[in-house]
This record gives sequence, C-alpha cells and structure tokens, in this order.
Amino acid sequence: MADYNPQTIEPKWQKIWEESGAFLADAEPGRPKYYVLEMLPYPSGTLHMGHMRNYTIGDAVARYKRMRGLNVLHPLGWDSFGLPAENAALQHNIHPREWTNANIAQMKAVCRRFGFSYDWRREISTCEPEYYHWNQWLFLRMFERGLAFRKRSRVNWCPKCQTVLANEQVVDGCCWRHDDTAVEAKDLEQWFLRTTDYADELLDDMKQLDEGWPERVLAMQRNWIGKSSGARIRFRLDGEGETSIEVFTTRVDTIYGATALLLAPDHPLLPGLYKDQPNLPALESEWNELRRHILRPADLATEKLGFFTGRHVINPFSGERVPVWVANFVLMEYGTGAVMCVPAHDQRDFEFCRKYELPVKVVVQPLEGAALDESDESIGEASVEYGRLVDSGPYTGLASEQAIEKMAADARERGFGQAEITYRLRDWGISRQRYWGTPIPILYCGSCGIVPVPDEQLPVRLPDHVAITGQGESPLAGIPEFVNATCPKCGGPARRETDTMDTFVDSSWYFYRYTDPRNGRAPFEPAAAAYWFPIDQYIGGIEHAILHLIYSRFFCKMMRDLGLVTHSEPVLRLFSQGMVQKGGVAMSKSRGNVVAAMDIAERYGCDTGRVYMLFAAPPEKDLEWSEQGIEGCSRFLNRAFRLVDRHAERLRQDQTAKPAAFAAGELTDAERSLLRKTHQTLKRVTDDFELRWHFNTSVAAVMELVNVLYGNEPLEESVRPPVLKTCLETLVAMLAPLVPHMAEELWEMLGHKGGLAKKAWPAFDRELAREDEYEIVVQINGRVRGHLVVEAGLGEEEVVRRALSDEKVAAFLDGKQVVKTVFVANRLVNVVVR
RNA sequence: GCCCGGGUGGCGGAAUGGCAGACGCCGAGGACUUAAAAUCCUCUGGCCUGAAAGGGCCGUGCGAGUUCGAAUCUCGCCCCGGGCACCA
Repeated sequence: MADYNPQTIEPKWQKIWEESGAFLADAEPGRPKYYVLEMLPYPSGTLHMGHMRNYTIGDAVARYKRMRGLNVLHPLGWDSFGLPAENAALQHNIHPREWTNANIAQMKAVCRRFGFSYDWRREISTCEPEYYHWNQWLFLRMFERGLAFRKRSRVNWCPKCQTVLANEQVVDGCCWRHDDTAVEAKDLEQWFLRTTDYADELLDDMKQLDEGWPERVLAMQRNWIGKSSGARIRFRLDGEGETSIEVFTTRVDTIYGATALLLAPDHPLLPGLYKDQPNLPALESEWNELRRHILRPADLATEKLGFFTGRHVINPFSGERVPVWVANFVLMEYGTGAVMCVPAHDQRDFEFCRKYELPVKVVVQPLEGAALDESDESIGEASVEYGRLVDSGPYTGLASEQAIEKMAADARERGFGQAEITYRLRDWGISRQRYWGTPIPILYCGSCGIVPVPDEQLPVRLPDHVAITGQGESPLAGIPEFVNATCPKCGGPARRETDTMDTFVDSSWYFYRYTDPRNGRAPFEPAAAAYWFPIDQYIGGIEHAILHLIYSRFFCKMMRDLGLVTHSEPVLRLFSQGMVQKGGVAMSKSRGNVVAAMDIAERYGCDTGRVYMLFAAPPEKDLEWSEQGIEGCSRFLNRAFRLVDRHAERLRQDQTAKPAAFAAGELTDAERSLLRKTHQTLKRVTDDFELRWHFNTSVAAVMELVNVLYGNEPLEESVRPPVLKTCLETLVAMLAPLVPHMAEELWEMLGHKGGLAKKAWPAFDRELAREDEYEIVVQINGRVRGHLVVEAGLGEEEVVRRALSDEKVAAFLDGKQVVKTVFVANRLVNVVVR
C-alpha cells in the first residue's frame, strides 16, 4: 500500500498542467462567464500565508465554476510598485526593472507550485510600456475632458518617500508605507484627476453593491465620500468695499446664535484682512504660529487655538456685527475654509468660545427636557440636537428641519446664499516624484503653455538609465534627453513633464486589460470587456477598501463616459478575506512573523496548506496560524488518500458496468446508506460554493464522508464495486477545487486518464440523498424528554400518537393535562402540558 | 463622538427559530510494536446522582421580552475588534 506523498504527486500534476498549456480551458462561445480575480499581488519577494489565503479562495472558486461549465477568466498580473522598487535601487544599486522582474519571477514560481489556476496567457505587468501606454492614453482622454488638470496646491509629502501622497494614502497623519513618519505639507504644482465630479454617483451607485459587497467596505466608502447637505452663506465684511466671506454650514437654523466667524489659518482672504491693522506684527506672528500648528497634523487633536483679526462681518440674517477670528481647527480643504461660530450648538465652537471668552447664545431649544439658559454658566457643552428656534427673528418658533429649508431658500431669494451639498472626497493628486511609474504625457511650451503629447507619439517611454537619489526632485528631471522635447503645436522647444503617475492609476483599470492583453490599438476592445465585465467576484484584503476600490470605481465610470464600457460598476461581488495572524498579530514582512508559502509546501505539500487555509476559519474571519491545525489537515488528506488507495486496485479491475442511475430497490442497505451520505455531502459542499462561501464547513462535510467511508465496516463485502466507485469518484470530484493535485492523482488511481479539472461537477440526486427514517425529538414544554425513530414523511397524527405513548414521555405526562401539541415534520413533537 | 463587525467548551469553530458544541486541534485511555514514530479504536462542556446502564440540573457576555420552543428574533446594557473623525 502506497502512502500519500505530496512531494512526488504535486510536481507531477503541476508539470502536466504546464505542458498541457493552460490551467483553464479556453472560453467556449455562448457559455455564461465567470470573472474571478484576486487583488493585485505585491512583489515583496515573499508570498506569505495572508496572500495564500486570498489566492486559495479565488482558485477554489474558479475551479468550481469551471466544473460547473462556465467560461472562467482568472488572470494574473503584477503591479509596478514604484516605491519598493526604487528603494531597492537606492540600497542595492539594482535597476527597478530588474528588482521588479526578479520578484515577479519568484512569486510566479510560488503560484505555479501551488497550482493556482491562473490563465498565464493573460498575464500583464503594469510597469511595462505595453501597459502604461494606455495609462497615458486614458490620461489624455481625461485631459481633453478637463478630468485631468494641473493646479498648485498644498499636498501631503512624505519625507521618507520623498514624494507626494494622495489623501487616501495618509493614514493617521502618517504615510501609508511609513507609519512612523508624519506627513508634511508642501505647496507644489500637481496633476489631479477630478474624482469629485463623480462623488455623487460614487455614493449613489453603492445601492447596486448592497448585495454583493461587505457592509463595512461600503460604510468606509460612504464615510470617505462624506456627503453632507447644508447651505453656503455669505457674510459681508464690515467696512469699505463689497468683500464677503462664505461659510458652509449644515445647521443654518443656528445662525442667529453665531457669535463669531472663523477662518482657516491658510484662508486666502486672510492676509488682506489685517494688512491695515495697527498691530500687524503681532497678528503676523500669531498667524505664523498657527500655520506651524496646522501643518503638523499630529498636533491637531490637542488644543483649540486662534486669534482675533480685528475685523468684523455682518450676519446677513440678523444684521448683527460679529468678529472675525482665525482658528486652528478650521480646515481650508473642507467646505469654504470658513465657518460661522455657534458655541451654543457646536461642541468645537463651544470650546473655542469658552477659551477666548466669546459670548454663548442659545437659539435652539430642545423639544424635550429642561430649557437651555445661556446665562447659566454651568452649561458644560453644546446642545447639538434639533429642536425649536428661539431668538431667531422671523424664524422663531420653527422646528430645526423647517428652518433649515426655509432659511436656505430665503438666502437664495435675498442673494446671500443657497442650499449646497459638500463632499469630503477631494480630487485625486496623481503626480509622483518618482522614476518607476508611468510618465505623465504632457509638454510645457514657452509659447503654447501646457500641451498634451499627441497619441501617435505614445508611449512616452521611461529612459533606462537614471540616477535614483531618493532626494527631492523627480529622477527624470536629471535626464536632458527626456526633458528636452519639441512642441507638437509650434515646433519650438518644450520641456517634458518629469513626474510620473501614482501607481494606483495602474491598478485602477488593470483588470480590464486582461480581457484584451495584447491590444496595440486601444486599452482593450469594448466588445472584449463587455463579455467579461463586470467582474463576478473580486477577492482581496480589507486594506484596499478606500484606496484601490474607490479609484477603480471612478475609472469605470470615467471609461463609461469615454464610451469604452457600458456598465457603471466594475465589480458585482467583493469578498474581503480575513487576515492571517500569528501570535495575535497580522502577518507582515515588517513584523517578521511571516510564514512563507514555499516552506509550507515543502513540509506538508501545498494541498495541505490550501485545506488549512479553508478549514481553520470561515474565510471572512481572521485566522490564527497553528502548526497543530495544519497537522490535522495533513492527517485528513492522508486518510483520504489511503481510502482511495485501499479500493483502487479492485475497482480498476472490476468489469461490472456502472449503471447510469441507481434504482432504490436494487441497492442493499449498506449501499443506499453510503450513497445517501455521499449525496448529502455533495449538497452541503455545493451550497457552500454557491451561497455561503463557508469552506470550513465544506471541508468538515468532506471529512465526515471520509470518516464514514474509512470506518471499520468491510465495504469490500457489503458494497458492490460500481456503487463504491461512484461514491469515491464523487468524493474526489469534491476535493478537486480544494486540493487539485491530490484529487488528480486519486482520479488517476481510480482508473481515469487524468483531467479531472476539466470534468463536470457531480450531479446531485435528491432521491439518493433522502433519508428513509428520522429520529424525532419529543419535547415536553420545550424540553427534550425522548427520541423516536419514524419512517420519513409519517403524518402528524401518527407521530404524535407514538410520542404520547412512549414510555419515557408518558412518565412526564402523568397527572398533567395536554394543552396542545406542535409538530415539525421529520424533526420534532412538542407537547405542551399544564 | 459617529459608523461597521463580533462575544458559543481548554482552543479554531458548527448550528440563523426546533436535540447547543458538527468537523478539527489539544487532552486521557486502549490496540498494534522489542521500543518509538506512524496508524487505528474509545472517551472528552460543567455540576449532581448511580456499582453500572442510565438519570437530573445548569450552560451560547449580562438583564428583560416575544414564542409551544431562542445561541438564533425584539428592546436595554456590558465588553472586545476594526474604520472614520476638530468635515462645520
């Protein structure tokens, strides 16, 4: 008897797949499609168990869908990840391309070793011109429509990366790649994509994702887009001129309680405001102090700071004259960069006014509870609830909701404001001062200004030899052959843009390119994308909830407006697998607690690793890595192997024809019971793949089946070969998506030529799965008091009669009166007594 | 503060209105073996009771409620994890 040896079996089938040219069959016309994709791998050189979990889920589902007869697109691609590549260049003096390619080669080796069913022919590298060409092409289309534009703005700057970061890439005031480095602010000319144009649609279309996306991802996106409706109100500056300051507020109903107007420290009107003030030097130094504070995000959470500008504005509703202050907690990036200060009804304003001794004026009384009295010094916090307006001129007595509506309308009529919707989402800054990325296809001409590179000159290629210093400017700026160009408009000298694109641009649409990866005329043919899109199933970690998954939704809508695609959402279903932890901490290279995929493959075989990934926890939950756990999975696969091996010889030699279907009457009890268990298992596993994705219970079900088949009953005598063969074949087919190598081997042992991966998923037979008899629970007042074995489908009357006459049950009924009985077919009888 | 998860044996987890703890790990005992490993078998939530077979009670974070029946549904609390946050 042979033992299960993954070290010989796994390479054997890996080789066969490679030689047969495809891990997945070619698409057949007219068949339904399934596009499954794992989130872009990160070429850090080590595929650890966190990645493996991601890929294992995707691979199992892709294999299952193929066995169900769908055309499956399951491609493989690689991001350029400019930053690690350039860091490697700095540290080891190796070209980013070499570094990237070396890492890609390593990771591909791991993916092949594990038998992931990728379609290698559709592999793409986003860091190569054949891909970034189309990044540039799409950028130019956006430029033509004003969706790509250049402006000077304050940007987040990571001093370690020496590059600009998008807002989405700032985490807790630090760089997403360096959680120990505070992001600084810098004023730079930058290229932006106008994501805000799509803010409303990005929010609205989430309705389509309700079913297929995890709620937490949608919640994070909703939060990030941050829609709020309110009003924009103009306060005229007291004194000469018509200058006015606009504020945005969601609580215009509290405007009669405004006791000041607050400006962000970097508000553009600010320098003009106090230029005539007598105490100018003092104000300037206050201002500089405040600016210093807001430029260091870590300080933001601490203390309210501000100073009086010496100027006043007129409240357009009340006509009141209120002072203009500068406050550190007012953000220039949100709303208008100025707010009205209503201390009675906003906690931040309240704290500010208490500190600087500005008056507190109550204008909204709560509907329930004690009335507020501003003369009462004991008011400890702002009252932010809606209520009824007081001391608010003609609006006094209105409810907050009505007042908000009416006051916005009145402001519009009287010309000093209007209702407005504001978003937290900002335009996406994509300029990066890096070498290893897509060059932005723009020229600057002394006479023509900003000139796009004509399509026929694309791609603007990255020069091969650059000095990467990691300092300040874009490395491309040091290459005269790259920088110096000719203006396509006037033929004069022009300077080429030397920044490259954020690599998140690459990853925003890479999955479209898979549908047409060698296209030289366009990013992809619309028809090719139309067949495969939208993606049926995207699988990835939660870390992309904001960054990648908002960007790619934006790209989809943008490409729809370009006429490239017809759908509005790229991904129908999103699955976020939980993290793999070790010692309670997420595995990551920086923490050094990585369990490498290759080590597991060598020690236990990759199939064992795959089963463990699926079995140890439901896939959306975090998973604690356990050596004992993987030992258990190894034992299970050994048992399955020995089970098939034990019977294989006899089954191969048996000449009895296998019937197309088993008629109940022709089966012995042992045979029927075996077939029943097999089909019940098949139902559970199929349901898990179709509905729930709880692969831990699929594996448990298969383990149960193996335990039954493996048990000490001498199957050789009680079960005829065709029946046993059917059961074992079904078992092996169910194993195929989970442990593809071992399943192929077992399939061959059962006398087949191989190619289980291309076989059909076994058909479920309800009749065979049916139970003949059930154990009925007998409850008295909801407590279990007895059990009863009855034939399937036996009617209520008879079951109740038997239940009541049961000896043990009868003892409990003694002296009691039966009030009613509850009957659940094939399940229970509950007798209610008094 | 707001939003999203979650709380079940020694552990990972199963059960989504019907026997709580499937399956696996750990642990205990046994078989095989000169021995060990591997393998196989049995037991394994707690407490009480019984010589044993068995029987009883308690038990899914806490407290109420709905129901013949609640881990599951409703309400109120507690705790843990994650996300967002001077967003006006």
